[in-house]
Amino acid sequence: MPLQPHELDVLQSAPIFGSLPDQARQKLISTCETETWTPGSRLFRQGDAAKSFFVILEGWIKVVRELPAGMVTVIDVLSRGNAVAEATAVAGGAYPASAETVTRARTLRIRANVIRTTIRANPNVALALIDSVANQNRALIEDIERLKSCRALERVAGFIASLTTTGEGATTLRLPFDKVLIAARLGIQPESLSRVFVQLRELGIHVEKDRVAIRDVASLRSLVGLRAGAAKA
Amino acid sequence: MPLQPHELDVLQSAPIFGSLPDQARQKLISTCETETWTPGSRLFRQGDAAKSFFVILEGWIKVVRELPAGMVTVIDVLSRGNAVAEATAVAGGAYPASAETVTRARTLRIRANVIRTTIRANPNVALALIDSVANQNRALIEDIERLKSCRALERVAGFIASLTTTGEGATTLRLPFDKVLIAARLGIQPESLSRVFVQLRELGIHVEKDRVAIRDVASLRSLVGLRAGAAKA
DNA sequence: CGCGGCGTTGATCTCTGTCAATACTTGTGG
DNA sequence: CCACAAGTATTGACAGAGATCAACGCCGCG
Repeated sequence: MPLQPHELDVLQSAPIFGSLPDQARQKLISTCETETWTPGSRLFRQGDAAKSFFVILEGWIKVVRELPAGMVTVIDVLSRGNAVAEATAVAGGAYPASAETVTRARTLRIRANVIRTTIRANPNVALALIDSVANQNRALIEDIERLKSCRALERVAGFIASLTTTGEGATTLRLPFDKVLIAARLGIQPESLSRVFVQLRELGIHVEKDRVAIRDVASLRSLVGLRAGAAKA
Repeated sequence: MPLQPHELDVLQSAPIFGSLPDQARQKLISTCETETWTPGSRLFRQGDAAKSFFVILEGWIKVVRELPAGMVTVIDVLSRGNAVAEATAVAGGAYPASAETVTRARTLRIRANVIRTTIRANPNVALALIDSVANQNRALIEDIERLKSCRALERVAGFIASLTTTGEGATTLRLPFDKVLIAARLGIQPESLSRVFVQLRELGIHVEKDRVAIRDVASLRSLVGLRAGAAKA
């Protein structure tokens, strides 16, 4: 299936192409193929030679890291507009993690040698890419911060808060994927997630199936990062 | 103090300049200043506009993330040859974390507009930079994996294992910085680190002051990532 | 219809954080 | 040069968060 018109819109507003002039973006895209994936497909496997990276056109894709022993850790769950493994593909080593579709998904595949050639011809592409990677880096740092200094309830609160752009007052939203995956994404067990949802009920956040009703977004945000002992510099 | 000869060697083997021809590297370096820092100095503060990045010539520098409430999380501790905040500086947003010297330190400061100009003139600089950031990304991903799926003992074992290049057999090494900082780096409390060291004693790893004696490196490495319940894909 | 995965709840256990006490080290100032 | 203060390190006792184990209802799907 070729690139759909609305998918072009997705690419236009994709962070990785954000600072790129229309012409350069279109030229690059025109050399790429789209792919359609069924749920549970592997885009690539940790350790494989990174010859491509992907931009998600549609669907949800999880990035997972696998230990030799077989344990799997969810690093991130991405969707429409996000790039996957862009830095690694350009750098050219092995993928540091695997990527697997959670839902049906569509992606644009960008080959490493194509992007490298493009960079050499137009350094602005490199700047766009670095911008994208810097953002990814920030996201990873924030995850580490939350893992190190927030407890389960705070991490869940932060996750829910990140799902809405509403500034204050009441709002409702839907959980973007199932609770097993949410739990893995947040680094807790599904049972613990259930219990946290119960605790959140008393704080004005009601979760029913995949529906979340929030009494006051501002108070939700204030939950994040409030701990008893604040370490010193 | 100008750039010292042995510091030039450091830069030559710095990952961020790794894939760069000598001439390009020297040209870039010649436009930069070095700085000398006393212990506890701030290179930059989280939220500041990122106008420079740094390459460490000497000493240890910690990257910390600060929550509004005042809590501080150690993201990473870097030393000679490492670059700090390179992606952010090029992208041009706000620093996502602060950087602070742990020891006396020397750095090369590379200004954002200089590196951007250099990239436009020589796209290979961009590729070197992306390579560096991809590695940093991998390191962050591995940290997240360890935080999510390893317990304190395994994280400490992994940390010690990362300090040696020895393949197998016995070896000794020194802890690179104090135990409070090691604990923070690993996301545990100093008290817990002490107890883990005691447990490790029975596994052939003896820690005395900053000296670590390892009976068998291979068995140390095998400690990392072995957990009871291995999750399925 | 029955199976398998999801989700919840309960009981228990274990790890690690917290609090407290103490020894050791280091650096500063009298 | 010694005394004292502050930071580092270790150990013990305890508490609490979350993992683990188990059981069960629910739903979608072959």
